[in-house]
Amino acid sequence: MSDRDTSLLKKPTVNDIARVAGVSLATVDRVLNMRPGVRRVTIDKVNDAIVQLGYVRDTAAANLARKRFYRLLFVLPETTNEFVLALQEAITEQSGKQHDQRTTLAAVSVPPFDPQSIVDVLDRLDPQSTDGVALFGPETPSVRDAVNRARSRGIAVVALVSDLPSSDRHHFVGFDNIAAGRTAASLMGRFVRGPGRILVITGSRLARDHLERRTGFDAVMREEFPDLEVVASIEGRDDPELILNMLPGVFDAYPDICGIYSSAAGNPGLIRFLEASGPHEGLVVVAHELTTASRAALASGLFDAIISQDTGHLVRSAVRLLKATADQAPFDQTQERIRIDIYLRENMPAV
Amino acid sequence: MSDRDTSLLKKPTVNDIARVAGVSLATVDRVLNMRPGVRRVTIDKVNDAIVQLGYVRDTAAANLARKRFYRLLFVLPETTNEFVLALQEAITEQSGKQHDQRTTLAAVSVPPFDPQSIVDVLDRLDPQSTDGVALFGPETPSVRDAVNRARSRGIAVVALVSDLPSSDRHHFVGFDNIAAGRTAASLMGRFVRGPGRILVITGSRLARDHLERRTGFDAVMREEFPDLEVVASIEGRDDPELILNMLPGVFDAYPDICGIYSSAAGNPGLIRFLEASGPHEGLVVVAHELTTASRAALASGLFDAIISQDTGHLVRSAVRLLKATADQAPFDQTQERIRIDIYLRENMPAV
DNA sequence: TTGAAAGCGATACCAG
DNA sequence: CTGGTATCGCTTTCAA
Repeated sequence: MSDRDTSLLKKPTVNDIARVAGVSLATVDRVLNMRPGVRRVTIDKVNDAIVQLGYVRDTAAANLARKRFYRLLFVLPETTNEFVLALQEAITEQSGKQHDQRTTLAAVSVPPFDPQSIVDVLDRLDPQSTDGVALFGPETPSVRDAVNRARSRGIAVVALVSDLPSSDRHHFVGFDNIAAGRTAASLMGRFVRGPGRILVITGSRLARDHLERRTGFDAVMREEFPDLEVVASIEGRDDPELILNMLPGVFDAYPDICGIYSSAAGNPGLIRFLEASGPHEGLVVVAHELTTASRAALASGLFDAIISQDTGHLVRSAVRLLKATADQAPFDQTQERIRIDIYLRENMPAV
Repeated sequence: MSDRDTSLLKKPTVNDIARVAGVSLATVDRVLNMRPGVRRVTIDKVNDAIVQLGYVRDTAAANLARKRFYRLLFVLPETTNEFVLALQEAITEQSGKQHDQRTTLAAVSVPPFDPQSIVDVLDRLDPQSTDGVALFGPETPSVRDAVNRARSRGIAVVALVSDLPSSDRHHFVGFDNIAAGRTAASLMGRFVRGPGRILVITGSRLARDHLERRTGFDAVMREEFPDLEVVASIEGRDDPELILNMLPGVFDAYPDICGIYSSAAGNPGLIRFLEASGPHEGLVVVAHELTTASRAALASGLFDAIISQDTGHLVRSAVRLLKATADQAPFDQTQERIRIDIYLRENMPAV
């Protein structure tokens, strides 16, 4: 039996710093929070004491004294697709649970694929009333600029689901969509029996996440499963009706389709088509996001696998990241990494 | 653009309760913490005020005043297998990060498959110095009793990785091992081409988690892939050397093995065997737990899939659960559900 | 430029 | 049984 050391139990406080540095509490606080009006020498004295004692601030006590409330905003596309709805639900759910952690969550919806309205929202944001924003939207130069403006006003911003790599010092809450596409291809290639064509249903050409999934998918299909031909994809715009209407034509043109990769939203359209067009022996379907509809399809065997990102995790992670950024505090890298979840019927979580 | 309401920003405090109920702070505290020495009528007055105001206690402030420190202990089997090592690392890592959350983590190792030493550890635990215990160990009547004794002394206990369903009011931090076995079988059945036999490597007959995986695996193989015969499993006791020594005999006896399900630890032994015995065209290997060794095997193509539970998540979840239990506070069900992670080469997380 | 003192929300000790 | 009050670690006026 081996005990592991748990290091020093008593943590140094601001009082200890004040004593060691020979200054008052107020001065320690000024240095700690980088407030002006302290002489260089005094600053140094305090900082020395801080490192010497190995001080780390008690955020809880600080927030108590400060009566701090984190006011966070989620900006989502105004669509009714399953994934965004699930995200909204997760936000609502967390909203309740976060309230006693001095955190309030709000959400606004903006017209999809409309950079200007995102810019408008961001530019209207007041640092007095908003501490951080999680943004799920397209990557355009104007959005990037608005993000940077918001940041320079002191508002923390993270990209949600779809990355905004062009903005500086950014955090991204979501998974690697190229890898997600590669994962889908790997499952597709291994599940499919015999020859045939693979159909890809994408969302929009404007959505970076959709493009990346497609890129990853195509790469693996080409490299590892050259016998399977990927036919030109259809652009479903996340719209079930549109998808439902397009599919019959595609199946007429390519009767030998043996696999479908539904890489965006709009799965209910695909499901209705599959149900209506009778049993498809040997057809492998890989889709994205675990929702009520896709879960049922997986359970019934209509879908074979689902690539998913946990919406609860996305929201909690965005919240933690925004709070940490607002406080300029560090965060747990590994905890914030969003996994590329693979669900088969067998490991699908209950509810 | 639609704003969502974020409910009342100002939370009621103990002072509000005292004012509304017409009593002192001290009395409010007595009622809140169910301390004795308060008249029935007074209790009711206070409770009325509490519900009327919709009061929820500020845990941070309470912990500050109380100078509370959560002292948590992890009890792990004293083995050197990869998974337990990864768990230990995760504990050490969290230990550092939890320190500023008024939480210290310690770990003890006990001889594996030895219920008595677990009982000894549990019985020696002093509620004065330990608030909660996360226990990874075999399920036996004596362990269950010791767990219940610890609980009645006021120590919170959760089962880790392997469930202890026979104890009362228990929490389990880990995934459904039957479902994990089913998931492995589903992947195996779909990945394998052509006929042949499937070999299962188990750990110990005493470990509930191992048994459950085996049960789930066999069920799905029988139901859905009756063409594939599962040959009698070998019991590797999580020991790489033992596994390495047993495998040649098994392959001699069954030259047509086309799939291996490594359901416990000891993967390095399997890996060495596979590397030494030359390329195995078409052999599908599904193993458990993402570790340095298994990750490399997945990357090189030696393994085809890995079923895993996130050790970081396990530890964080155990910590949150133990703290909540110690405080008799509620917790976020969905956040504490441990997923059955499936990793292919394509979605394996970096590092 | 610096310090003293009053709180933040909750707990706990000591009187009465 | 009940109330007053110091305290926890930190922030924030208000003076000096």
